Amino acid sequence: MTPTTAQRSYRGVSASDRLAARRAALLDSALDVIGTSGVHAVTVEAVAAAAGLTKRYFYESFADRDALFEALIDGLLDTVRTRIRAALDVAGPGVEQRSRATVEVLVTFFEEDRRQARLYVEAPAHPVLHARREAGMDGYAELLTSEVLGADPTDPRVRLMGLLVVSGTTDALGRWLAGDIELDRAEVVDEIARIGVALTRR
Amino acid sequence: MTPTTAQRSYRGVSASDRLAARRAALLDSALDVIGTSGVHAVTVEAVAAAAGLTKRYFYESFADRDALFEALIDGLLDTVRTRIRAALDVAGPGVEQRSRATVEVLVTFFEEDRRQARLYVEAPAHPVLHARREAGMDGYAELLTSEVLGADPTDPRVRLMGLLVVSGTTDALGRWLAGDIELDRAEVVDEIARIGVALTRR
DNA sequence: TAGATCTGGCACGGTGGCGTGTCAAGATGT
DNA sequence: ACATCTTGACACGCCACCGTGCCAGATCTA
Repeated sequence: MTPTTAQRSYRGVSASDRLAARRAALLDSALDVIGTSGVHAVTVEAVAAAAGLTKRYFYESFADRDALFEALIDGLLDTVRTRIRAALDVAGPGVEQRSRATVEVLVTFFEEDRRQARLYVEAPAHPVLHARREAGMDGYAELLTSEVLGADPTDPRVRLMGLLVVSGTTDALGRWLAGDIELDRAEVVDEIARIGVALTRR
Repeated sequence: MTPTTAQRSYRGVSASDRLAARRAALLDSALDVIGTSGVHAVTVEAVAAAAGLTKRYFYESFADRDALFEALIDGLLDTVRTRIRAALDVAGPGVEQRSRATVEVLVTFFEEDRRQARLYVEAPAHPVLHARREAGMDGYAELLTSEVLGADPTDPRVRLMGLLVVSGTTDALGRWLAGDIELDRAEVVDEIARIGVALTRR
């Protein structure tokens, strides 16, 4: 185990730092490719080339294409989850405030990084991405129903509603980002947050 | 144009009937492949083999793989739209009744033919399917908001809501069909219809 | 029965991506 | 300066699928 060969620093950077930098560059370039040409264009060579590297280094950081996809989607889901949690920590107790805070996070995140938005939208295209996305949505649905709407997330009916809203929201947001809906940012946040609130009244 | 060579009947079937039968068999087999192995497994040879034909006949009916996908998704979208329209024609005037009637159609259709459900769920995997699915959702959103909820489908806010509900509903239904939600059929219809109703109250 | 059509099967050549392997040239440090 | 590590580049075999082309045999019509 551990390098059987010696490790040197190169251009003043240690071996592990270089590796980490390459891995980061690959991840970032993969997002660039997705943003520019879509998930289907994510090939080993395309990503490596975009990162200014060669295939050799791709396989240094990832076992295969699926491993890259896993890292990408996990990163996205984790970031969003973390940000939502943080926003809810400082948000007031009212359903409306909490609903709005949650939607704000989503809109901001996807608006800031369209590449990730496209990754999310096109996730169903790839089995690995699809599976992780579904698992992620389960998590968001639970978060939404329990922490925002104040419902019981173990109730199957609540779960169904949560999944419907989460999936619908992200899809609708995707359409908005694509310019298919003529609303400004504030109106979108407002409208989606309102939907969340409306559903808590049975 | 038109066949420069003569056409014969074969095994008692006219040339055009044979061609139509082969085309139908290809479409049906394509759905079988989707139901069994998913959209990604839809290759020219796989579909032709499943239909008991060879590639030769695939290209007789479809210019390429994309043409097959177009025919499949258009068939699905048209069928559902037609059925929803028919159900709304006989449904009462109340929002609740109309909402329920619409959801009934969706649940019945996808329950009856899981192959089509899978086609719909996995549609984002392929550019052609993805584009048609989006266009179809626009249509359903308009249908839903105007004919069921009695709202103005040209209002961008209404459009956003419509898209959110349509997309959320079909996604959630997909999860239910996959066995991920522990509700029986009646409960699912009930819950989704209720969501539609809840959203009409601003 | 002869001649034409129809059918299934198969063999190509082309494309595109995967994952591995090899190599020479540059950088390092001793 | 010299062995060793590091890097980029590229070549290779492999596989899957595409779309086309060709053929021998079955089936029809006259």
